[in-house]
Amino acid sequence: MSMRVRFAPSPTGTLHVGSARTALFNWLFARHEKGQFLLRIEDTDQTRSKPEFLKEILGSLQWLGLNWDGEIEYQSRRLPHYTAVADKLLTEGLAYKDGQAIIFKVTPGQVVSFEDLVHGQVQFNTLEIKDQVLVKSDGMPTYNFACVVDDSDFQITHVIRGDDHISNTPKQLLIYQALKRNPPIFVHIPLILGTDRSRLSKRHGATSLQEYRQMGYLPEAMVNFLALLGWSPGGDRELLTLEELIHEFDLKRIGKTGAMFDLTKLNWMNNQYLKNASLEELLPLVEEKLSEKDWWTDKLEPAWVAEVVELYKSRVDTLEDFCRQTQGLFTDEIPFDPEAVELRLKQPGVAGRLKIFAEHLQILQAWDAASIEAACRSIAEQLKVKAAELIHPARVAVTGRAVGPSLFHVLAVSGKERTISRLLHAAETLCPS
RNA sequence: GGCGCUAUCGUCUAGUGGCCUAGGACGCAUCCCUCUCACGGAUGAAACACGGGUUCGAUUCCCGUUAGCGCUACCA
Repeated sequence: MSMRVRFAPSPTGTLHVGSARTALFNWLFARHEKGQFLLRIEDTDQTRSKPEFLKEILGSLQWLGLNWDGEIEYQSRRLPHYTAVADKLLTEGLAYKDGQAIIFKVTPGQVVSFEDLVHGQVQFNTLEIKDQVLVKSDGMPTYNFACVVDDSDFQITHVIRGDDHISNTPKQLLIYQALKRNPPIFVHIPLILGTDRSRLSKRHGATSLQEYRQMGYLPEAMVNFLALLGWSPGGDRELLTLEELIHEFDLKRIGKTGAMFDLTKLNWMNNQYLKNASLEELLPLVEEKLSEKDWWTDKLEPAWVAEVVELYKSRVDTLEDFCRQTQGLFTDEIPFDPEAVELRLKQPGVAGRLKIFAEHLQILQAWDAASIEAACRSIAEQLKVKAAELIHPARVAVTGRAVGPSLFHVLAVSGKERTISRLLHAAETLCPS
């Protein structure tokens, strides 16, 4: 039998990293099993559902590369199905009316159990479960009811969802029973936690995929990171491509414990992907980022931008971080770090050295890293100072920061005119007289 | 409160009774590379919540305690 799973977001907010991980697990399972991954929109909350959220959710899924099979189903378009099923339950005496609402009767003292693929046997007593609203007074089905009808109608074989749904499961099982339909296999995956170990939410920081995308995380890194939250391929593997994830994915290897969302590790992973990404992939993303900031002009040579990217990609976590570090290259503003200025520029003798450095660079014929380095080292020798005494102040003068790539390469991409004027400007305005 | 789920380094995890003096990764520390930072390389500190069982032997199985989280809506 072919496996069928679904991802069923409700368009009442943007795509949360927890939901994205649920979608990813469903998708990986479907692709691994060569089954189907369906998309269902649970838009029965008329006041909270918004088209812009739907658009954002679909966009985020596509960004991650989680393509779905077939047409998207909308619960709001299946209203007659739900009411028909509820009416049937009504005539069979398994449900009753309360005003316009239809309520499902729960017989107390019954034990409901199911075999969860990650938790094993789970049991509930119906004593703990109240009668369940199936259809609300406004004619809309409730979550638990619509979910059962749809999963059953669309022959979903595995329901893979967050642990927070575990106590919904007996309620749904009771409905399956009343409907005389076979329930799917349930797979409850552990929640993604914030730094205080409670369920990840807005107060922990960015929670929507959209935000991570905007910060300049790569979708491959995000997928890899999310896949390893609550699942592991076994062994020591950490960096896996989408193909490898599909190949390795196995529901049996899903863990039982909640996983903290560790931004530090995500940053490391994104750096790894950034570092290994091809220019073909990176350049369009960088260009997009620069445009957003109005740092992009037609005068920028793609080859030059590529040089800058090469120079910085191993030392940035995100594209946003890339912009922070390269602001001095793309704009005329130098983001001076006060500590760097204090440490490297506000020191005796620095002004004179920077001026001499600038003068020598002025008469330099070629403008490449090797020539600049040769000039720098020969000046240092004449001045009888270490090259570092020239390098460090110059880096702060030109980039505003004490840290960054090789100075000679930075100066090479900065351009001759700009380098010299910045060196002189720093010597005159920032150094002690 | 009731019900449910969970419990290995700070974090993500490997581990399914002896291979564990518990492995990897992030982070941290030190060192190498070096003009700084990052990358890369090397080394180090760092965990089986607690108490009972079961067993020749428990991180691994069972029970309890504790703690954390989740659910307890005519939200999904």
